Amino acid sequence: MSKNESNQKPTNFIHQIIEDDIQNNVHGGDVVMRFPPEPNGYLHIGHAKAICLNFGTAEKYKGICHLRFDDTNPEKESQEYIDSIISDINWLGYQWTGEIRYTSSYFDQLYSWAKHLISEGHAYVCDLSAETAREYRGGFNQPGTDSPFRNRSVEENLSLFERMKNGEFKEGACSLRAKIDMNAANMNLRDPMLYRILHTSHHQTGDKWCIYPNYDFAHGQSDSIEGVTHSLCTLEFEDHRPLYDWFIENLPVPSKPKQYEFSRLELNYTITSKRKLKQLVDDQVVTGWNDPRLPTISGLRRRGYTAASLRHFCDMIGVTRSNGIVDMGMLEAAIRDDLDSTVPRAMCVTRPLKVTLTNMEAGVEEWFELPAHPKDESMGTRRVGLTRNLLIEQEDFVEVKPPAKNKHEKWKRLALGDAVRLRGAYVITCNEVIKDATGEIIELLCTYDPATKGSNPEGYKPNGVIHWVSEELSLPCEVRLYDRLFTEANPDGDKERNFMDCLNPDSLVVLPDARVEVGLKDAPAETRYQFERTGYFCIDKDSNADKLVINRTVTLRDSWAKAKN
RNA sequence: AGGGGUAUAGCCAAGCGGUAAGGCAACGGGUUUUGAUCCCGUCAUGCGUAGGUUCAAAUCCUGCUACCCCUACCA
Repeated sequence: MSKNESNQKPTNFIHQIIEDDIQNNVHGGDVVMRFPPEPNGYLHIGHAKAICLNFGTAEKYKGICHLRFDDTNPEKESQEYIDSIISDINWLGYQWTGEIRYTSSYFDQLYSWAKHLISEGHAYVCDLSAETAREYRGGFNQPGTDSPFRNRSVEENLSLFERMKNGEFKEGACSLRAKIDMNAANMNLRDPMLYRILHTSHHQTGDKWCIYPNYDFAHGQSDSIEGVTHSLCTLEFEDHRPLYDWFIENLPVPSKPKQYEFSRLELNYTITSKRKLKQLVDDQVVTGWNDPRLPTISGLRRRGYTAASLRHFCDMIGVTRSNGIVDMGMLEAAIRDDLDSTVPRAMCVTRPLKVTLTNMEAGVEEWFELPAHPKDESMGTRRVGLTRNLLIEQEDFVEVKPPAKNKHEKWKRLALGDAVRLRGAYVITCNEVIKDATGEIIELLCTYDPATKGSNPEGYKPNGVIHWVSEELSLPCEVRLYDRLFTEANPDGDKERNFMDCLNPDSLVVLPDARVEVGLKDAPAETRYQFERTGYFCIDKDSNADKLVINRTVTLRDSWAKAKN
């Protein structure tokens, strides 16, 4: 689809609004977006949705998009998070316009606007404690009560606010509040807090400030300073929109941005709550923010997901205002779709079973030149070596074939007395099974048919095709099999049970004795492959000169596994 | 004295008064030296529910119901 065609029709309700605005010359026809993360954790798949929406919308309508760190709470934020967020956005393939913005760099302007509000009689310094203020606020069914400090004079408020800024009060001693309506049905309008005292140094502004604006007082005005036209956020901020607008109307701001809300992304069998993700990291349930089991951008990246697949996934799920839980299968479909056409094939035996080719001389090597991709010749070829001693997958052999009632249940692998094709090489027949004292199969004695290189055998038919490696001409590797982190589809949603109680004990299975074809030698971290018949894999950064470490991104679709169930 | 939202297939989602797109999943079939990919086909007389308006309603109106969000000096 050409860029022009993709612009033919709006893809979601936000785009409809923007197209109407452009049509009607609202905001002078400009489209200025922004992605405003708080640097208090790593970005996850839900943020990817917001990133694609904001940056993608700017691209689509030839507008611009800022990156702004919404850093008004120094107690929970850090430079580490800032760095990770920058890296994740770049990796996803987006570039913000101009410098990185920080809400904290608007603190002077915000402070002066707070004084403006006070001067207009729209804000006051309140000495109520947080707890008392909560009581005064009332409830959903009770009106609030005016603070006893609500009618302080402008002069007194100005003086008190300056003293707050100068550090004359302890944390919690007082706060600046907007004077709106303690009877408002919308709780956000019951004289919301604007500034609190926090004797905490800030990762960007150091010790310059001991009062910090909160989200509501900072966000819309920051949007306005940057000339943001369409300020997108998630549904839970919908009730804040009247407040957002109230500040824009009551302050001499340079532009009038509009807030629009869309629904958060929820994915089943995982969590997308920064607080809970942080708990998994802090409690060492996972190895870090980039653990491949986490739905963080860095975790998905380490798992083997591509940026393109994440962007495609975001296109697939759309943008609406209805709450839903997207099936993890959609994410998997997105990565399979990408990797199938872009990634070279290789063979890896994850749980090896020894096979001896009795009619092949020891010490002889035969090399096969196999295509890197079955449909894309431009990807070239790879060399795979065959010797007398082979390794095949344990689950690719049975002594006696299981009965098959239909073609889906047919055994298409090796069996005693049967033949099977070694992928890209010869057809072999299993003549004898060797077991140890416990009865476990430890070796297969087979013969290969020299006439079957590149052509079908005469007089008999192999069951199917299996993958293999030579024992000598292969590399040792550790394969890490990942599965869903939780056993429940909605670990977050059950109020009775804690999400920590439904962790999947098999979310990581380590296979230490896998072998992979020699072509993977020295492959750098993040190199991706399809291991034929097995799945998509990715070299992990834990690899070293002696041993590759390989993460399974996702299995291949497996109709055999389905037929068995 | 409550306020704000959302309901279209198992999941996501188009639709904007003219007779239910698409994707994921599932299920059949074809191709295949990957049980993959690819290709073909099936999958809502129905749009939370009950009424109403209309020649015509998922779309407009009214009443119900279910679910989500809101009473942080977090964002």
